[in-house]
Amino acid sequence: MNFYDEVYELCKKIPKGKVSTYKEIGKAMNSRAYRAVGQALRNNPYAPIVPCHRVLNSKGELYGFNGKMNNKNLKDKEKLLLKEGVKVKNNKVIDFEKKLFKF
DNA sequence: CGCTTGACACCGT
DNA sequence: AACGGTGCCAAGC
Repeated sequence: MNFYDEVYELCKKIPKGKVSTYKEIGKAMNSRAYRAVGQALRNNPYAPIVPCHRVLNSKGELYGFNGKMNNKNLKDKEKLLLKEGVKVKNNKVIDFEKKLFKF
């Protein structure tokens, strides 16, 4: 189990309708490598399996999903979030702290 | 082996 | 409140 896989496993554990943060994931694996977590998700070889769109920055914002990267799928991911019950407004999650999933 | 690069976070202006 | 510098850790080159 390398670092990346660890990240993916944790992401998969995030229940539907909940979100998490890079920091939490880092803490969950006894590390402060929240940056490396970002790299793992950015690669994301398990595209549909790993719900990388449920991982946000500490402010509860979609960082690099909808504005910076121009993947069309990412647009759908926001829709997917809404469908799961996570309200997204201007790339920010409403009631983020309430929906935050801790490991 | 060492320098650079990030889907970040924290703290000081 | 917004912005910028610094620290963090793993990967790539």
